[in-house]
Amino acid sequence: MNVQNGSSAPEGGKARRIYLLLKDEILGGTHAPGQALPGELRLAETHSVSRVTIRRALDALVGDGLVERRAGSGTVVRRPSSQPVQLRADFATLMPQLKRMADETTARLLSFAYMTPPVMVAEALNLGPDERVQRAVRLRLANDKAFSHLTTYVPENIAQSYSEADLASTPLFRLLERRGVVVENARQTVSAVLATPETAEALETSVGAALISLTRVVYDSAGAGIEYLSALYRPDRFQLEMTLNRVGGGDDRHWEPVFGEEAKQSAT
Amino acid sequence: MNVQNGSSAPEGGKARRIYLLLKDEILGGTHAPGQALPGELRLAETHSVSRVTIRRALDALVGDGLVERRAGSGTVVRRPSSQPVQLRADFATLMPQLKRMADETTARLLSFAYMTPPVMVAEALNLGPDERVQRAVRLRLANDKAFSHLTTYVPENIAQSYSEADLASTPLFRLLERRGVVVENARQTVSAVLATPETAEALETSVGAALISLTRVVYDSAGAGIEYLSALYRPDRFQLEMTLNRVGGGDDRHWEPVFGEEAKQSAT
DNA sequence: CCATCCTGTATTTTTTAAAATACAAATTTC
DNA sequence: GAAATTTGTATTTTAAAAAATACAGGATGG
Repeated sequence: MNVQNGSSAPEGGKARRIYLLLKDEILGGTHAPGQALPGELRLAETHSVSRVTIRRALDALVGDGLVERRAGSGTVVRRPSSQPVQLRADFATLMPQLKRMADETTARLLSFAYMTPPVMVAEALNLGPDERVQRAVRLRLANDKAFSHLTTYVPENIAQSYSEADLASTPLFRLLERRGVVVENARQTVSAVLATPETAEALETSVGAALISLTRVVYDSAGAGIEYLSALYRPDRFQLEMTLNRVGGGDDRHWEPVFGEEAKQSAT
Repeated sequence: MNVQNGSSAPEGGKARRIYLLLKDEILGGTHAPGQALPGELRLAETHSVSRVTIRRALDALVGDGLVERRAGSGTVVRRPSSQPVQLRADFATLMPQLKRMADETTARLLSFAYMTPPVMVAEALNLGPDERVQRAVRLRLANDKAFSHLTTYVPENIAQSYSEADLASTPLFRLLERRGVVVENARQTVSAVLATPETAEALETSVGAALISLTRVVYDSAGAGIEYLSALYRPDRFQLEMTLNRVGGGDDRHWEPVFGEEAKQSAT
């Protein structure tokens, strides 16, 4: 049973693995639209499986509308039918952009509770053994399509200085700064993770798909942790970009990130 | 037989999927060292499989030395035995860092050839239909452990202005600038992809594992493409970081990336 | 037009994975 | 120390996936 994504990829096996792989490559641009995929026999050899298995994987891709098969000719990557709805965010200006983005996208609260934090979070925020946190899980959508899964942890004592309603209307940092908290600096880490059953469901993707992971820890002027954010992004719907300029002269010529307005022309 | 990583995860099935998932979560910090994993029964329910299947996945993790099982007690994440050899690169200063990194790490050339470029590359570099490129695939190691898989494309006419030996000793951009090419700016995109059979083998990881993907296109002052770089990183051995500071006052208070020396104190 | 290379389709067999079950043994909790 | 929970082990059954194979039919290139 277990119909998940419209696609009929086999539940667990090699076919599924290959399906995910090919899908990943197609969405990632390894196989450009209009371009023919390697032949089934070729793929079978590359992945060390039988043609039947490759076939099952390709069937699933056809089901997703990602490829078109022409008997005798080959299997070609379909041009994205409608929306190359790629949201882009400039990495160097990530935070302000996210604020701007909040206006153009929708958020859905998936869960909200106070709890004892995961070890990871407690360490990052320098919390005592008994301190509790507020955890909120949000889903962010653009055009009714989920592209980001956000989990935020805020120490209980800080979280209580605002209400859920406040949060809906005003960015967290403004709220905090009004209450006298001095937001000082933040550390971000970008990585890659696999979609779990929960995150896959929320983001309408498959378990085992690759997701962009961004972790951010925000500190106040005293070095105490204020917020721990774990964000997951679907790479086909969201991308982190940045522009660098080569500046200086002679031996001092080097790269420098561009931020602010100049970076916003994200034309291809 | 296909022995891949020391681990004995089943080739294709659900057990493997769960193995990859748990591994990903452990390395990603979801389950901190010393912490107990959910019980086998609990995991079985979460992933909608039988305990036997969960067991197979856990067996593989034990084989990797990632977890320890204690009968009656539970399965706990092992403290990384030796090296938390996490290479870190500050994103805002990525390019200079990469240069610096080149000194502290080893590179191995996997392949080197002239060819007609993939569609993706041709488009990004604005190449004519008949223009060829030099493609080089490199593996970068730190402490004899591969952490990055690099594929670079350089238009043939540019590539011919230097030799392979030049490349080994001098950064590409220095070489080019000496030859009069004016390197102007670059655009970077960060994403996440799955490890294919080839990349998995090179990076000594499993097919289907999540990798950080960084794509960079470098342009000269005329807007012509100079280099197309596709880099894949093992998230457990390499991380992209950046620090942001909250600056300004009043309504103008906003975030700004930190770069240069200040960002280098990557103390936890 | 013929050779070749591709996908489409079908069937059978084999292998592998997963599930269901039952019970033992270690550990923790109360 | 009894109960509950957890991992360890083993066996059997069931189901699913993969492989092997064969051939038809469309497309392409000489």
